[in-house]
Amino acid sequence: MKNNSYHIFFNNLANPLKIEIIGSLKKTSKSVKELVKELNVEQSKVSHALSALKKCNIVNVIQDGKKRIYSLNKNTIVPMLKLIDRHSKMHCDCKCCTMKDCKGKK
Amino acid sequence: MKNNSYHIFFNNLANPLKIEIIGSLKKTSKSVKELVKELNVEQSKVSHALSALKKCNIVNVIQDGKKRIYSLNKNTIVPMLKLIDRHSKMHCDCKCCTMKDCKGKK
DNA sequence: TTTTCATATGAATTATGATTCATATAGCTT
DNA sequence: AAGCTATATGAATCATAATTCATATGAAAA
Repeated sequence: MKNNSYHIFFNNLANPLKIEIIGSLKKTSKSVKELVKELNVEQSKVSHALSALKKCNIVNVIQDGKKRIYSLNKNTIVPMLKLIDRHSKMHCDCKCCTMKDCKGKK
Repeated sequence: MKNNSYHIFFNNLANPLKIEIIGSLKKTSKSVKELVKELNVEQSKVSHALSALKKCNIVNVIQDGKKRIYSLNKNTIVPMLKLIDRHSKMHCDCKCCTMKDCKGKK
């Protein structure tokens, strides 16, 4: 990845579905179908999302018969999400989110 | 920031201009006008970008007469960009970018 | 060797974020 | 006060990413 293409990587994290997929794969590797069932989303949506995540090596994939098992490359993502959690604990109550249950001053 | 609003934070990093601003402020705090001159972009573009960055506490601002001096909140961002640099060194040559000079297999 | 199951892919549409441009605000200077 | 400077803001447009849907591929089962 070149200097000014950070945004291509981060674009993967700037998306709720992809974040959900990452969250799910953090626990255990899964097939596409398992993700589809767990997250209750359209299969092609999941496939498209996984494809983008794979382009940036955020996930890896191995084939198992007709299934493809996706796993999270935790090296980068896990510490990155930890950074954000810390950031939000310090700073956010919560100007940077749009959640309904947010008590922060907008 | 709540669990599933990571993407609002990351959206700030999924954008070349905002990344440029962050890069510039990493060195030294600057007024809007200084950023405008240095990055050679439209003033309102910079203001809009700064406003989004501020919502997530990625930057801080203080007023100095009619100027507003923006500074980078380095705690989260700097280690985060380091993570990516490491990630890209390990994994990217470079499937996750669209740069013309990229020698990676697409 | 056809059918079924798991997944991927592409094109069309839709949604979302970025840009632009005109204007507003608010501090300074005179 | 009037005018200038620095910055912000909002609405309209434009660009990009996400979604949908129909279909393709390819492995296994029958």
